[in-house]
Amino acid sequence: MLHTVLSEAELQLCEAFGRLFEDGGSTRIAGRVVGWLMLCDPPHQTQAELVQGLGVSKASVSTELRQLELRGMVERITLPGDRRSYYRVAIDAWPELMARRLRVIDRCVALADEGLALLEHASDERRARLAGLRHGYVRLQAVMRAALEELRAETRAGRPGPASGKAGKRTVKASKASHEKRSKR
Amino acid sequence: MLHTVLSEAELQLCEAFGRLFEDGGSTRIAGRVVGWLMLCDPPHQTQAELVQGLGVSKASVSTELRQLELRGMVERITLPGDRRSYYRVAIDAWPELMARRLRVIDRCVALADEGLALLEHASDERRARLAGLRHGYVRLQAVMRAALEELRAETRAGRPGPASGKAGKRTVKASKASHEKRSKR
DNA sequence: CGGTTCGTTCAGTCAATACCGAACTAACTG
DNA sequence: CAGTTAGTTCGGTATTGACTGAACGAACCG
Repeated sequence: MLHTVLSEAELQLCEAFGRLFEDGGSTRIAGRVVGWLMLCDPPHQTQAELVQGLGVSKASVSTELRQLELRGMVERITLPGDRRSYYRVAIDAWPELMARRLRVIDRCVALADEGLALLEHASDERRARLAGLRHGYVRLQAVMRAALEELRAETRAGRPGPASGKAGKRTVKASKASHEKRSKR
Repeated sequence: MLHTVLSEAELQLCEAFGRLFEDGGSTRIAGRVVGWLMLCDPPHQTQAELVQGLGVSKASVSTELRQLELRGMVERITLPGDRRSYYRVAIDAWPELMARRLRVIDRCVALADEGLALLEHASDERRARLAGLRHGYVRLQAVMRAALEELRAETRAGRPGPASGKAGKRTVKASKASHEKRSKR
């Protein structure tokens, strides 16, 4: 056995991830990669394994992985004595993910504010429309900030790690399995 | 004065709405329409006014308005003795909007559940990844449900309306201004 | 009944971009 | 050094879908 193989059903789940990501404004392949990294065993995979397993091009995997790492959803790890990089779903992705969502909401609030500034001397009725919009977004902003704090606290608690905040790289157990030669092709 | 005209700055705000909607997976024109309806005076506008004001095609305005009405962001009203329909930003859009966001989150939770079902007999480590994903989404789901309830309560409170829940159509004050003949083209 | 206005629908155009193959760089191995 | 492997980048292709013009339908007006 040379590399992770997912069952038909698991691959279908990857596709579901793909569609979800697509709908969310990302790319299908990014979603498939995340899906794969959610299910695979071991949890860390090489680019080549993703290429093989998902049947997509090297180029796409490379690009999307970088994108995902940028967004904090995937992290790159290395193993001693291995030239390749391995990728796995980020352990502490949630706070970052939530923060990103929040930033969009912030933008909405800012937009409403800008509008209210423009209508400074306009009728109450006109201002009321924007004020209502703003109100809803502020509400959303508030609850999401709360959720973000909860998640941050949880992550800190669940991950005693070194004193330094970012909970440095954790040890990767040997897992020689994914460490083999592939002479074929 | 034949119809609403927005200032340069206000039009720029419409564009900002357009970009926001675009980024959010909707269309630029939908955003521009919402922006216009947020700022215009009177708050209700005909399709023709939107076409004129935004400089986009009749076809697009028709399509996007229907889309926006579908999503509950815009409502169509009619005036006595006027053949045209008027559109305005929906008064009670927020609960619906929030509910829609929630549905996306639900889908994510469902996806994680599906994965967990597939990995029923897999190692704890493999299940943990999906469980973590699920956990975050459930958290988000919870706070958003709370926010939704708050908003629902507010809307009910702020809008005494008829006993029937949905707070029926409210009176539209005469506003003859937007009611004139336009002989010109 | 023509003629005008309001609105929808559809087919076509155009721009954006997801994806890929191939060329390339860089690091390692013998 | 030549040869293999890992990964990035770039140019091209093909798909998608936003937007439009024009044709159409439907309701009103004389």
